[in-house]
Amino acid sequence: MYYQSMENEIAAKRLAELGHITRLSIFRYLVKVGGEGAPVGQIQKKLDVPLSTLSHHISRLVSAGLVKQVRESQTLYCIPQFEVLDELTEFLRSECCTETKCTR
Amino acid sequence: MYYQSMENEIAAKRLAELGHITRLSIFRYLVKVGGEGAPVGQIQKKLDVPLSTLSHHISRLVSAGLVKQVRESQTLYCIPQFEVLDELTEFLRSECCTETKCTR
DNA sequence: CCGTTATTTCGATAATTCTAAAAATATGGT
DNA sequence: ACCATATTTTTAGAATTATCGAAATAACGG
Repeated sequence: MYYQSMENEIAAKRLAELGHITRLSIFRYLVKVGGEGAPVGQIQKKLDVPLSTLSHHISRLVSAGLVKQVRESQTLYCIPQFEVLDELTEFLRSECCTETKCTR
Repeated sequence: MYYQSMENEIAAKRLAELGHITRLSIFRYLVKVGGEGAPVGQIQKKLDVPLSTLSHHISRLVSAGLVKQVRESQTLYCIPQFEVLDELTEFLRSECCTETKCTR
């Protein structure tokens, strides 16, 4: 798989979505749970945020591509997108020191 | 209210500051330039943002600890804090899959 | 002390985001 | 069809953030 630089705008959007305490908590909980993800209701129990508020934040994470949702009958699983996270952290350093000779 | 660790708050703040297109551009430029950083005026020439706006954004990056400023007579150098960036990206994955057995 | 360069602070307006109740939608069981 | 469970959409006021011109501050040289 070849490396493709992420657009600045997309990266900013992803960082901004992670840059909210509730959304960061949601995302980190999903990362903690792992690749199977967790249902909205389970996240709600964990974080104790009103469902409408939670749903709003989850949909922002989804819109940024950081979380994917998969329905299983009544239950909606939220799955963290590890590749997107990796792409994002890579992006932050992607041109590191290209104007100097350091090797950070 | 759910428990919000200090770490979480700090990380959210840092992510939020990076999650703005102008600030992300500033930060990435500094990362690109490397450890010596760049003066405000040089960033201004590069990004073509009004100085008052630029100054505002830089001070937010500074307040998040992502950038340090060092004055050299009239010139203020902005220096990217690589350790803080590393800490931040590490934090996002720090509890990865601890509830399952995967090894991402 | 005056002029120049470098950068920040102030202030006012515009735009976006946050929160959560209430209403709506989706799915499945009886 | 009706009821229960799961989650989203709508809505609206409050709060925060963004922008940038103008005025202010800082550091230096002459």
